[in-house]
Amino acid sequence: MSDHPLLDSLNEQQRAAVTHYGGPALVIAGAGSGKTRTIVQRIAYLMAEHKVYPQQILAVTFTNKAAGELKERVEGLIGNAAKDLWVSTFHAACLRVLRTYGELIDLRPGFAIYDESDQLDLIKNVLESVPGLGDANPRVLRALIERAKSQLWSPQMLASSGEQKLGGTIAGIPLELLIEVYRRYQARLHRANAVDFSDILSRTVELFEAHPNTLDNVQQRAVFIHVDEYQDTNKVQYQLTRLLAEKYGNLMVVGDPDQGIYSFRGADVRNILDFQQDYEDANVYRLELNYRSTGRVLEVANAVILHNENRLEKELKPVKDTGERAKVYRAVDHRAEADFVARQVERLMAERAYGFDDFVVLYRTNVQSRVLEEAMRRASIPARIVGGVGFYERREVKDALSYARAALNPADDVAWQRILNRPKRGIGKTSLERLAGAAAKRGVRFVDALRAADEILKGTPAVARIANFLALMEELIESVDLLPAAEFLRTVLEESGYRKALEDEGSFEAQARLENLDELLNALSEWEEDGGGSIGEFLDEAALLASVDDRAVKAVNPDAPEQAVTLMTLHNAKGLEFPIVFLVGLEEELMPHRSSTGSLQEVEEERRLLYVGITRAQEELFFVHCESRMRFGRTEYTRPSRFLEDIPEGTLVDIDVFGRDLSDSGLNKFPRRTWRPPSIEVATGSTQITSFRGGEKVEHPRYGAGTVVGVSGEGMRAEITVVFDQGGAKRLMVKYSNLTTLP
DNA sequence: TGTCTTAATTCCCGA
DNA sequence: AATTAAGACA
Repeated sequence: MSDHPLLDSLNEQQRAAVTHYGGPALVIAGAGSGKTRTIVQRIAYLMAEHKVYPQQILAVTFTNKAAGELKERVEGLIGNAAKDLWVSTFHAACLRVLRTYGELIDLRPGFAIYDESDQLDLIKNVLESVPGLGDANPRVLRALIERAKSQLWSPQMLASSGEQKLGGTIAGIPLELLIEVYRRYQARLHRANAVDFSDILSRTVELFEAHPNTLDNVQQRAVFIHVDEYQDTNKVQYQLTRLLAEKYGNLMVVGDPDQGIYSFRGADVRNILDFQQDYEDANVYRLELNYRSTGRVLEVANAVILHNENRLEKELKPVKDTGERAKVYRAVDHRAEADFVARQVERLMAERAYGFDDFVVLYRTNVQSRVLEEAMRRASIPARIVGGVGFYERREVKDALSYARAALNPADDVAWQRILNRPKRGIGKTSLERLAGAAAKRGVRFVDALRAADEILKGTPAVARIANFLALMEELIESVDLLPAAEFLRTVLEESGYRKALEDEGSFEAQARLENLDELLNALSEWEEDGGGSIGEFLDEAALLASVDDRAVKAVNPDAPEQAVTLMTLHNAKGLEFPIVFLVGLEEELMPHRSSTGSLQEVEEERRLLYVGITRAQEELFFVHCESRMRFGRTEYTRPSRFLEDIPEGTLVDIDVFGRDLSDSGLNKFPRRTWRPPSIEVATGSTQITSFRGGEKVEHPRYGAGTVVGVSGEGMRAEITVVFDQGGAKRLMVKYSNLTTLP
């Protein structure tokens, strides 16, 4: 068994993992340790050596892109049989299950998938249609509902012990209101024959639990299961994995606790840390040899992550040569920062044989991308932004696709309301509100209210216009099943007058929208040529497209050259690698982000995010930060990120804009060790002002003594996070906290 | 109802 | 700075 040709090129640890056969296995795979390769070889080995059928193998990846690559690589090893593997994301896999068995849990054919903006529309709808529910911020409500759903908490469960479950922070929203909106939101989703993103997973769990035979069927297709990026799974994904693996127990999870960066959407590193308790007799394999990065890069990576207190000890060991030291550049402002990146790309390409696609610029927030893109354009460097406002979220694209949704699923209230007056047909806000109100009151679908419009809106001019609209929709409903996808959408744009309205407008913006619609039609045609399918299937795929997926990247920027510098967020960089990496915006308030400094856990997640960024680099690494930066149109002065202090002197070189070592030139180096725990000043009485600073000891009348670990906000809205000696961390409004400072 | 102007909000990460 | 919601008025 140990001399199979598939094993030849593997190191000892990889080989151990690859030859793991039955039972549960945990693979702790450091960045760049050949993780994907190990999964690929393992799948091939199962088939070649153990005669496992490809139809019995499931691999769950984080993005469609990763799934595609995995499948391709297995195909490269074992040929066409790989076509029968099931390689998919959690969401795509569950959607497939729901499309097959959904009717068992009351999901009718053609059910819709609601994205974030659909969710918000629905929540606003709920708030408006129920008088006296209050005017809470829909975005906050959505976030809280989302948080609950990612943990599989029903409204009922929140009602019984909500306060503890949400960790005491309900963001100024009464728990009762939250529960009521959540309940009504779920009811409306059900009536709309729709699921939101988290429902795709949680309703699959529901299906499996209520109808064990469906689980059994799926298990036959997943005798050997692999889950990649297991450190970023949430409760629902954990549960799904458990259910799927229950029967055969052949579960291999792969991940790296140091790269857990998705706790904001419910991911819980404990899933991977507790794997050995959950699955007794699990074999553990550790891949620590790093094939990706130079020694210098890894030195920085190891030094940074070492500062996290809550982690398994692990060190990346280089296989490559030492390489170049990482560089730091201090820019005057964000423009200078972007120009610096452009200069370095030019310099490195002139010095060595790099192509544009050897470079990536990583930032914490999407807004940072614009200045970078502009700088690249000025320097005539082709650049491609991955992520940001996705193609399928653009207004005109969503409008067009909403026609398809409405035709496929008459219950889809959000889609119907969206297209009712787009293009403008003289059915305004008032009519819409009266119709929606009537629908809510009668407990019927919005389309039913439309059909009863002559009664609801008696005597108004809207009645005739709605009749016309309904006639149009009848026609579209008939053709949606008859016409090919692209043909149908073209019909929509013509018959609805949507295209004409944009053409008549004639503005620059309308022109851009028309081009986007053409792009959508192109995408549809191309998809049909590739053997796509119905427009319903296209909608499914579009909904689940990750921003790094090739189709999404291409849709956003169809004429981007192949060779381009990549710009993306740190989150999107997970799993990728580039010879040259620029990490920009390394400032306090941005990295770590201002909203993630309230607790040690949050700061450590930010540090992991930086670690993910650093470990993307194969050869060279640049850290960049600014003295000032524009925010909300105002210039703010900044301080270097505290994370720069994690890196030992001597591993970094300060450079100027030309890439020259500042210590050679005798010019000033800037002080890196400038970060101090921030303080906060609060008026606690009419004249009295109290100041709190991170690290200070305080006392609370109820919770007792504790240590300040973070402050945020200012004035009346200032919040303070305190770790109490008894009872853990609490986030308090300073104004009401009655804290006193202890010596 | 629709359109134009002004005010408010956002800018954390994403399937 | 840029987008979106709200308000004034035809």
